[in-house]
Amino acid sequence: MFKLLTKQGRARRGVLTTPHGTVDTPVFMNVATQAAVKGALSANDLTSINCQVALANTYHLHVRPGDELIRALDGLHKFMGWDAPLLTDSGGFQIFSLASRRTISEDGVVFQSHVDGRRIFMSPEDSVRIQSNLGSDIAMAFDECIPIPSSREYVLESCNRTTRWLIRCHDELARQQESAINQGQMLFGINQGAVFNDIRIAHMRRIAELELPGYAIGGLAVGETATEMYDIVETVEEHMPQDRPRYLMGVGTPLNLIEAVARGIDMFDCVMPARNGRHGRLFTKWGSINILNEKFKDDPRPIDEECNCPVCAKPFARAYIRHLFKSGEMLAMRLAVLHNLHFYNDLMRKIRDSIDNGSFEELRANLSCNFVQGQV
RNA sequence: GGGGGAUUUCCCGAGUGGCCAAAGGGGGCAGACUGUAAAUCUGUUGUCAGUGACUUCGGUGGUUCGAAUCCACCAUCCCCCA
Repeated sequence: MFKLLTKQGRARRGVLTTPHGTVDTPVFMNVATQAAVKGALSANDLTSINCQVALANTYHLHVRPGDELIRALDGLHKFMGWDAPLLTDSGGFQIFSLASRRTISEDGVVFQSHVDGRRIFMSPEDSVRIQSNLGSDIAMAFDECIPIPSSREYVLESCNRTTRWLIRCHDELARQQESAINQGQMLFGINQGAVFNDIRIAHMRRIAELELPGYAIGGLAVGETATEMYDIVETVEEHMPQDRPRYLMGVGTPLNLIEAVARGIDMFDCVMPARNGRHGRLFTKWGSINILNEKFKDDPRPIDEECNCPVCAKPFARAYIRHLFKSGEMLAMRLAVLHNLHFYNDLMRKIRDSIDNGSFEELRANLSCNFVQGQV
């Protein structure tokens, strides 16, 4: 259930209620694909950096260790020690990211497992059944994340199939519900249409008819420019139900988040803070830095002097963190990811506060300026 | 004391007359990363002018049109025999 609290322009402030607690939106969801955040972060760490929602992946957990096993161990929440809201992505993104090892048909998708090469068939029903076994609070529809650019013909055909798949997901969830370990599990639909506005709109209108508890915009940040992405968000947003949360999948940079909130988006997820962190790029209020750069070798300052994350509050010096990276210490990645995820969660907190007190546009202007010009 | 083997650009290590400023790896420097097959990938790494020149392969001197590559001596290290 979603409750819209206030709006400033198109930016929305809301509360989403799930079986494992409420979520203040706009929110950034922290990606834990294989039931762990890469960079050696546990559920305890997520709590320490004020993460509200964790996100795990259907395809990956189905391949290993298997959703039946996780269900037998009382579900994913218990398995990974996360007692708060949990969203599972459907495997639809793997149709995109593992494009070279899958075949799509009306029935579903055959993946050649990236682990051992075995054949794995996943239908919309399979994806929902797996997500039901995992027991997440929000299950995502099994869609096809379409690459950009793609031909209009292909996008049309794919979107129509994604719509049929959505109905199959919806029906399957109803079948699973009575025996489910999470009876309150919600299904979110996903809008596709690549860069074709009319297809995006028609698709959004069609899936809105199902009156699902939430809707996502998918298939973005896959090759188009930021301007194109914002245009598509604006176009689709007009046709999304006002009283349901809107989730922009896989996005994005700090600037992307602010700009998407300004266009009415409530939920985000992105691997960027974790992956970039592991690779030494750290986010600060003034822009990002590459901690591997030689200029930081004797820098005694914390990553971000205004940050109060566990890493900056200690404080660990930039010189120390650079040393850890250079030495190949696992702690380097752990500290970097901890900081970056805190940065993202904290950015969203600031955004929420600003909408609450009517200063969102001010914050947007200030932060945008910093992120564009910033170099620490 | 005698015999054998080694010495290459920051490191390791290819290269045994021209196609060698010299493979490959490491390290260094920089860049990328957007519902995670990513602790990954890319570029660069003698100097200076930049379609060229110069210095470099333990040292010195030779042979040759031409040497990291062949010869002599010297230095250092390793192994074997005394």
